[in-house]
Amino acid sequence: MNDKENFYITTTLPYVNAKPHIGFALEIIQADVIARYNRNLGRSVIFNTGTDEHGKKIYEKAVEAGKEPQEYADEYAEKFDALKNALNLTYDHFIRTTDEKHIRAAQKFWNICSENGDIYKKNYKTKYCVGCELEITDSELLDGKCGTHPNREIEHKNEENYFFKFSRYQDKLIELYESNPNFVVPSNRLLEIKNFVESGLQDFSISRLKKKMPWGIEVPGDSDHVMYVWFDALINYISTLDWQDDGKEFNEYWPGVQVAGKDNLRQQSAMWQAMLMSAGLPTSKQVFIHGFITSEGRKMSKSLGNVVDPYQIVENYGADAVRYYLLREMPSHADGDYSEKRMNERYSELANQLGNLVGRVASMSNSYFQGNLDQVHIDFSLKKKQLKDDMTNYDFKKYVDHIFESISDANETIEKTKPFKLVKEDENAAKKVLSELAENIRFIADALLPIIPETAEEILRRYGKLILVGDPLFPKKD
RNA sequence: CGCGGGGUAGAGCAGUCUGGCAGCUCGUUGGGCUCAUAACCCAAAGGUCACCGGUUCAAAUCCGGUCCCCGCAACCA
Repeated sequence: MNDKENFYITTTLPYVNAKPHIGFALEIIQADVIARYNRNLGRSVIFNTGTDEHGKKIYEKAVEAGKEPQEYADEYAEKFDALKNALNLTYDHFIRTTDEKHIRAAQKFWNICSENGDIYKKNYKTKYCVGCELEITDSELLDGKCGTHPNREIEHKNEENYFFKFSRYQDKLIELYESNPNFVVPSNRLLEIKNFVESGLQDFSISRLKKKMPWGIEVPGDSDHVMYVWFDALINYISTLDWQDDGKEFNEYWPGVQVAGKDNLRQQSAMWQAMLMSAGLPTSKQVFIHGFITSEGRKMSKSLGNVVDPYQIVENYGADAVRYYLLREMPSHADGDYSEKRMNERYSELANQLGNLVGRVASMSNSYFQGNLDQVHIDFSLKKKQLKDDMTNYDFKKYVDHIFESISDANETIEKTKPFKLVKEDENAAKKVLSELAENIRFIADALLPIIPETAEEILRRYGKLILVGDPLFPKKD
């Protein structure tokens, strides 16, 4: 990887049928860390997120609320975009699937796939439960009956749909995975998707009858159909770069890295890749898959009342502490848990180890040397290499662990050298110790810039040429 | 026998590929220190490595089986 190359990263687009979820907060924070890290390396970065706004669920929610779907989607898009301030995010693209340019991109994409012979019309059997008055899917069936209405028979209906020739891309997808062992991170997810593709692919439906569900992008040349929301939504990754207009950003930044949850593995690393192949476009550079968050040890659900609201915890602890928690407490490649108790403990950890270190060194430097220390050079190349590896593996937890090793070392050094005593015996020696500590703190703050940007910047501000004393970085909570 | 992941100290995890004293962070307990946000440093306690069996001088690790949890199981965003 060239340090000066352009870098593109995107989250999945959250579906706007509910408020922002802590799980999406995790995803977008991880993407933000990657974006910030790459920017700090000197790369030019595009960081994309946005909202997925079409489909049946949105349509139904809007009707329920007595609103136009667009009006409903507008309100939710705003709620999601507000995460930017709350979590201190640095995305510079926010694509909405109802944006005019995205709609044009989806239709252009459809046309190309169609011209390449990958889209065809087929009769599709739906299962319909009279009790629910809804179509139901195979996974909702229990012993061939609807779970909520087991005494009703399932009706079968025929409907004409457009299909995408997913099956045609089986070999090419396997080739993609085999020639690119880091295509999906972590590696067990690559194995999972490879097994899935090897087990045989079936073409998937990519349209819906407009008279049943009008809230979608019209299929080019067939006004009876709208695109199925998945097909439309995935295209955001390139419509946001103005692919449809042969845009400069697309030409200079695609392909990029995609961050997604484990439930999205299939869509991102197989379906979307096949779609790109069909359209004759380069496949994604890499897909990073994160885990799910449980709350107090249990799956989050409204009925348990344990749903974690990201805005609420940011209000209590601040963006940096929440970022820190999600990045260090969660295993980066697997599921993790959120609990109020752990959040408190992690906050204390920040205050006691990092906050206190910054405070005590600044205080001594000012009392003994009026904040004037010597310039010292320390070789951090080993540590930097370690951190780079962690980031390359998207192992945020290990990355933070490694930084905190340095914080621990610094606190230990103070204990061993006792500059507060040393200054009475040998002023120069004390100055040297403090100068080295200050340089270590600068390194630590620098490494923390992607993780807890606000705090890291404040530390760097205080540890300039003159060391400044300031208020506690993480004030004690009651 | 659908696919994949997981079960290791009170909590969160590493270690398993390649067998060799069971480790890290947090919490708890005891001691030390006073520069600092009752912070920091040192030490200790705490584990049948889910369970059963096998291979081996030696198993958390390899092999066979069982139980439990999670995601996916295709048109569900």
